[in-house]
Amino acid sequence: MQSEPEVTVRLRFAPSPTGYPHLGNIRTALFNWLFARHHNGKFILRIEDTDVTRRVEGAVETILDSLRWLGLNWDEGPYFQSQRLPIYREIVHKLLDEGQVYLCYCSPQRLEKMRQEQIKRKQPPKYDRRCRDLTQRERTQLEAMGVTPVIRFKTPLAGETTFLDLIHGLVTFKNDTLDDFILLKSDGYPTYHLANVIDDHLMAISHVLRADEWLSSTPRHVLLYQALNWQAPQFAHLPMILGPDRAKLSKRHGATTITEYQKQGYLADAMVNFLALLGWSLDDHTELLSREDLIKHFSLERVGKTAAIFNKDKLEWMNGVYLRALSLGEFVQQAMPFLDRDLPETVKRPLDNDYVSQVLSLIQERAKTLADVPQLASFFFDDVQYDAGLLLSKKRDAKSAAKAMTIASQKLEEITTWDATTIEDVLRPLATKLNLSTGELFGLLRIAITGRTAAPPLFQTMAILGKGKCLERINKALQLLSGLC
RNA sequence: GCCCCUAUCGUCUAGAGGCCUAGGACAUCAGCCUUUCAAGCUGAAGAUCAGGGGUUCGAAUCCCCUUGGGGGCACCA
Repeated sequence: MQSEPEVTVRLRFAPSPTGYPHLGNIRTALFNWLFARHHNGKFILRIEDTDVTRRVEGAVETILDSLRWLGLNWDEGPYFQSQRLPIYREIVHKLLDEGQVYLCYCSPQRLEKMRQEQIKRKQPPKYDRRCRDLTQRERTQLEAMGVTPVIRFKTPLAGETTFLDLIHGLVTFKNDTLDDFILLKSDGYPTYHLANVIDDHLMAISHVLRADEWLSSTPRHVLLYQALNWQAPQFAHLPMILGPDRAKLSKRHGATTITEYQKQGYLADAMVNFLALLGWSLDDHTELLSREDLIKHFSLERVGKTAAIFNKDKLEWMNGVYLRALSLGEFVQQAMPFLDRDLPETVKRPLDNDYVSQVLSLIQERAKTLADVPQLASFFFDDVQYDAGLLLSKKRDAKSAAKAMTIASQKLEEITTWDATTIEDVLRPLATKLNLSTGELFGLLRIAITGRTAAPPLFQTMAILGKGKCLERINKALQLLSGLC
């Protein structure tokens, strides 16, 4: 027996509710989830709401909705850091007693000015440690002036900090390039650095999978773990997802909130599959992987190091693949809300499930997203509207078009069994008789019936639409044609 | 300015010294199928593996430098 139960694997997704989650955030969540599930571990959700000023209304709900939509179920949480303030304070005060941190009374204004000057002198902007060695007297004085201090970490002045990143390997930072970062803000809230270290330890997180942007703050965290005499978790910094302009994804360039993709008609499974392939791959040819496949095969060794620009075309393609793989029943179920939402108000609700099902059997392989469905299927529900000129072509003047349609109409009228085969049996020979190519005749009818030049197969369309509607529309086309004669 | 990460087709990627005259996918183009569209199938084009030095019998793969890209340097996460 060499397989031990890996009960110690505990991963967390720790978003901050300062905005709505985008592709990059969720990709991080997905990798954490996949890693946890692969190792039969736990996936924990923690909300890092320690910035009161940047809190965004509804962000937490959107985060939860996003995870639920994609099926990234969590085992614990959500924990809220704002509810754990006493824990952070207690620990940071212990550090204060030990002299590993110190009170800093510098005003934000002074710090800002200091930074400006450093930048002007082409120096790296770093806190100048003015308060690091204050005497008790000086402290009392400042305190008396009513200055609320922050607590800073006493970063070692020399030496270096090295840690093993599971994706990047060993990474080393010289300690003198780090400054004395703030642990506790003057409003009593911890900074990210403090809270994430404490919580990851207290929540027994075994692996921290987060975006690459955190790599440079990891030495601070490592130093903190050392100061607290705690064992640091394993780190793995994931490649970032960049916008089309190659810059970090942000609201600025329309970093779409993940739930927006749901509204745009993407399937959760397709999204998960697609996201998994942004920075991870199974081999040199597998593109389509089910959730189970992903869990089974996911590993950090196969996570890449280079940032990726997300390719919407490929997402669309993949969504189409997933859409087509659905059973008709599932497709109907998924598409129904979109029909409800986007079909013109004049279309009677509720939509008839049977009819919708027939219609969608023709739409399914033509839709790339569920949001395409109403538009692709609209003529099945609503009257057709088109430019009469469409009925004409180089080889087809108004007169011959009218003639063709009149005869077609008569022939169709005679049909008693209204199904696709019968309709085809009637119309196909008619083309020859009228000395038209099948394309010509069917194209003409297609416009009359659907109002467009590109539509699902004509005979099936007509069969579903029903005899009455078809004849009615041919009639309408005839009227339009008479106006052109 | 300093620090860190990184570098294979337009994009996502395979490649862990010889299997690579670099493979797959999306997108693009062409053909087939066909009543249009879509789907499907076939094929094409597309990467001097950023550049330059090494190491080696042999490098996309290892090392160094340069360059490019990204990230970080807040009482934001």
